[in-house]
Order: sequence, then C-alpha cells, then structure tokens
Amino acid sequence: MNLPHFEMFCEVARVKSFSKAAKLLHLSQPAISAQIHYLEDYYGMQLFHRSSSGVTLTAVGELVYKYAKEILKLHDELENEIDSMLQSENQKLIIGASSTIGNSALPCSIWTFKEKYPQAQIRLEVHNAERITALLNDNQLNLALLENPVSGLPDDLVSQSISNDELLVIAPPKKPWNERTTISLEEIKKAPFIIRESGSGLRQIFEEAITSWGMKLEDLNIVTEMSSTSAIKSTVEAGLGLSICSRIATQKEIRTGTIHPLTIEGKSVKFSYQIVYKSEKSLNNIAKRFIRFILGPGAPFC
Amino acid sequence: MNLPHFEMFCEVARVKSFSKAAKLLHLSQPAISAQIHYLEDYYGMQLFHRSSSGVTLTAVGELVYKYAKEILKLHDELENEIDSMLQSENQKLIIGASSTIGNSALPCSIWTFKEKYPQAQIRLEVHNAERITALLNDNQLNLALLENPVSGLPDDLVSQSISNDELLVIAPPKKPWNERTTISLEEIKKAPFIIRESGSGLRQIFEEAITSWGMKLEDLNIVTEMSSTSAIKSTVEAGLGLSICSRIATQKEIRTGTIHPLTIEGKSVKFSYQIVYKSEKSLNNIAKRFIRFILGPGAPFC
DNA sequence: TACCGTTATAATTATTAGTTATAGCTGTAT
DNA sequence: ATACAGCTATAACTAATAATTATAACGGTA
Repeated sequence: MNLPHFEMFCEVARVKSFSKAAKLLHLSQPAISAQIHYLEDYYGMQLFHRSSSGVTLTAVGELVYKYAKEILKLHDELENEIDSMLQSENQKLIIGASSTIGNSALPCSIWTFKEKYPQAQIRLEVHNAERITALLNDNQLNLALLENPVSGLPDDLVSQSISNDELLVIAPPKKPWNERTTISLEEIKKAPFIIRESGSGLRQIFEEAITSWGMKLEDLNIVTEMSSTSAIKSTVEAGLGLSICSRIATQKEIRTGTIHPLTIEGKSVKFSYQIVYKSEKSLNNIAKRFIRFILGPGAPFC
Repeated sequence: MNLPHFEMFCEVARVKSFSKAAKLLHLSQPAISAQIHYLEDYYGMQLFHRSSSGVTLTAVGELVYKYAKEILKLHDELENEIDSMLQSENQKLIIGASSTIGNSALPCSIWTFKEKYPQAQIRLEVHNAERITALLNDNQLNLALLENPVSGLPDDLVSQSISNDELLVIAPPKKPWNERTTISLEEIKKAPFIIRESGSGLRQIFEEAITSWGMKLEDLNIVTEMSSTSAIKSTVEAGLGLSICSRIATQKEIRTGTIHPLTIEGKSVKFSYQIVYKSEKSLNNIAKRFIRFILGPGAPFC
C-alpha cells in the first residue's frame, strides 16, 4: 500500500470518476482503474460502485477515504515539519519561467504551493526561453518552466512534461473575427501580425509550425515584434492586428471576452510545458517539493 | 512514498541496524540500504548516522520515525475496522500445518496474529504434509504451512517461501553424544534410528538428502516409525535412539537441554517453509492478512 | 438505434525493487 | 601492528510493478 494509491483513491472519491481523476493526476484512465482494483483486492472489499455516469463510494470505501485523507494529512505535516528544520538558505526557491507560462498559469500555482509550504521563499523570474535557459545554466535558478520543444536545451538539463497546451490565433472581439471560429493560412498571411521576439519559446514553436506547413516568417505581414505577452494581448485587444498565444495564457481574456480566439483551419499546434532543472542532485528540498506539487493534482493551471 | 518504506524505516530505527532489519523483514541488506537511501533522497535529509556498529537516527530521522509509526498505526486501525465490517463467515481462518511447524513455531505466530486481529476465528489443523495437501485440495483449509520441497504439490497451488530451517540429528543429552557436535554418516547407519511415517514432509526431505549422499533408507538401523514429532522427541530424550528434526522445532528442547543436537559431518540439509494456498482469489480477507503477517516482521518464529 | 461517456481488458514498455556478489570502512582482539 | 568480524555501500543483473496505447463492453440519452 503506497501513498500514491491513497492520493489516487482520494482524488477518485472526490471527483467521483476514474477518468476525471486520471486527467487531474496526469495519468491514463486504465492506470487509475488498475490501482483502484489493486486497492479493492488488497482490502478484499469493493470500494466503489461503478456506473456509466461515474463511481460512488461503498460503505467500506467511505471508511478507507476517511483514513486515507488522514494518512495523507499526517504525511503532509511531516514534510512541513522537515522543512521547518531546514536552514533558511535551503528555503529559497528561484523559479524561472517563459512569458507564456510565467504570466498566466504559474502565479496561481505558486500561490497554491505557498499556501501549503508557507516557509518557502519563492522568487519568480519571467524572461524568454533563451534567457531562462542561460540563467539555468548559470545556476541562477533552481528550476524553470518552459515550452517544449525548446531547441538549444543543453543535454545535461533534466526535463519533465507537466501539461499540454496549444497555440491559438488571437484576434480582437470585433467583426469580422468575432463571427468566426477558424482562420485560414491565406488569411493569416494577409492580416497584420504581431509576434514575439526571437528567443521566445512561443515564437520558436510558431516558426516550426509554419515551416512544417511550407511557409516562412517572411510570408507574413509582420507589423511588430514584442517581447511581452501582455503587450501583445493589449495590442490585439486594441484591434491593431492578430497574433498567436497559448490557450492557457489567454484563458482569462477569452473568458472576459476582450480577446477572440481562432483555430487555424485543419491545423493544430500542440505543445507541452516542461519543468527543467540541472540535475536531481542540484535540487534543494523546496525545489523537490515544488516539482512533486506541480506534477501532482493540487497544481491549478489557472 | 510507500507504507513498506515506513515499515522498513521503523524496523531499522527499532533495531538500529540495516542488516538486522533485513533479516527480520526477509529481505537482503542491500534492499534495505537502497530504500533508506530513497527515503533520505525523498526528504532531502539524512535520516540515519551510519557507523560500523550499526545506525542511529538523526534529528530529522526521529521526526520521520514519529510520523511513520503514527501512519502505520492509522493504517492498522483501518484494516481492523474493515475486518469488523465483515460477516462472521469471512472471519474464519483454517490453517493447516505439518507437524514440524505446526507444533513449534506456528502456535506462537498465531498467538501474535490473534492479538493484532482479535476478531479472527482461527483453527489450526496439524497433520503430515500428505494429508494437509489433500485437505487443501478439498477446500477444507484456507491455507497451509509446509516444508519445501514437498513433492506431489499440485500445480494449481500457490506457494511462497516464508522462512529457512535445517535438519538436525537429535540425540539424548548423554554420553557419547553430549561430548560431540557432529556425527558421521557411518555412525548414523549404525545407531538405532527413529523416523517419521511415510507422507511426512520432514521424512521426504530426509529421504531425498540421504539419496543424494548415495544411501538408502534401508541402510539405516530403523527401529520405529512414528507419526508425531513430540513422540519422537520423547523417545530420543529417553535415550532409545537417534532421530532427525528441524532446528526450529527442537529449539525449546535444545535450550532446556533435554535434547542434544548434532550436525552431520560435511553435510547440511537446508529447507524452507512455504505458505501454500489454492489461489489468490480463494483467500478471504483474514487469510490475506495472515499471509502478509507471516511474511512481515511481526511474525515471531519461536 | 446510434452515440457519447463511462470503466474494463489486453498487449506492450519503462521503471522500480529486489537479488547475489563484492568492496570498503571501523573497531576489537590477537 | 594486523587480521578479523561486523557493518553499510556499490555494481550487475533479474523479477515484479505500474505505466502506456488501443480497444472492448456496457449503460443512459437523444
């Protein structure tokens, strides 16, 4: 019986679904299925009632749930107590992040992390992928969050995938764009376009995508290069052109209606975010905790 | 982080030694070493001070010890609560055992198990290996403990090794034997010898051993066959002959000096005890617990 | 009745935890 | 001093476990 079992179990009990829990835990649904079966076998009792609309706890399941939560809480407490025994030097966590992720999803995750580990002294450095990589190499960061693929990542850096995202074309919420959900490559070529500066991870992903479609950057009508995602979003909102952005990074603007997202006809540009660090050994405790947290279910990519 | 990690950790902390804990947990010393390293890496702190005389807890180690014990206790409680939800039919555990093990080591283990799971309704059936196997096949036992190798074990039975033992020649604590610690094969041939009945696991092990030494049972001076280990021990104590017995089964008599053990010159007959059952699926909860208990550190083979 | 969303199963692969064998260290006794 | 006994660490290998993807099977709803 392992703590990850309990975490899976609690997550399933909470969301009442194997498949939803799987998503939240960055696992496949059969993985959850198998481990819950293992638990049921271990305790010799059915823990969930299955139905086509999800699962519910059995009486024994409720009991296990109660204890599992308690055990996980105890273990959390243990980790916090260990942290409080650390020197203050070891409580420092300097996180690097590219603009895309550092300005949107990450601050919220850091907030949640900080709630769980209040003694952590966190600093967030937001720069483009190129600069973040340099800082990482220079030991000025404990770890970094970047888009993937990022070319030019030295081999001696370790990286783990944490989440998936896709590139969207962003437009002002006005005619003609607000009446459409897609845009063709030809239209992209003609429209005034704003892109990130060279060295940006997002720009690199975009460049690779259009290359694979047989186009070049020069085919576009690029009106400006900007080194800030927020600046680009403001420019697009103002109706001065189109640009590209990640879905997660524009979530808020899409929700509030200040930006209108478009997908490219017949194409989709998927990419992932990676957590990158020099080596397992180079990590201090807080950094290890942060990685576990980010890979775990508690990290809200919001 | 897994409960087995905590069990290992607690056992090491308790006995202050990796190698001793390894023996108690039926594991190799490097296995303990690796897992403790894993823990130290996980928490990012050293948990034990190593020395050539064993290990002691560090300050952080003490903290982990405190929590680990608490977590294991909680989980024990959970298992007990689950058991108390079972129907009384599922609380019945019928254990079969061969004479060798059923009369010596097992009762004590059952006693300890019963302390931990008081709701278990245990019955112990002691017969020879042949009969136990038959009862197991006939579903009259939940599980059985036998010597290994036992020939004629049907393929559909599952078996796991739980402990090692060796065959000893037992003699009365009188001249000439009490002045010696070994006996030659030639001397064995001449001495009056008592053996277990055909169908006994211990007899089978003995027969196989002497066959491998190029002898036959007929070469011995067999004065009686007896179907009870206790009867044989009494007979030997009375000075009426020599016999063979397992080390564990004669522990008490050796300690109290009523029987004198001899090893056979240049030979040693090792064997193991196995826990045997029909299939994983055929086991009720209590039987599963018992197997985990017997394989775990708490089972005192005394 | 077809379809969407659910869990289960099968085949495969990667990771982890165990094994044995051996090295290296340290305190004790010859 | 030196060999030894007892301990933990390391290396090479193997077995068991937990993931993956792909697909099936089932149930409720349009």
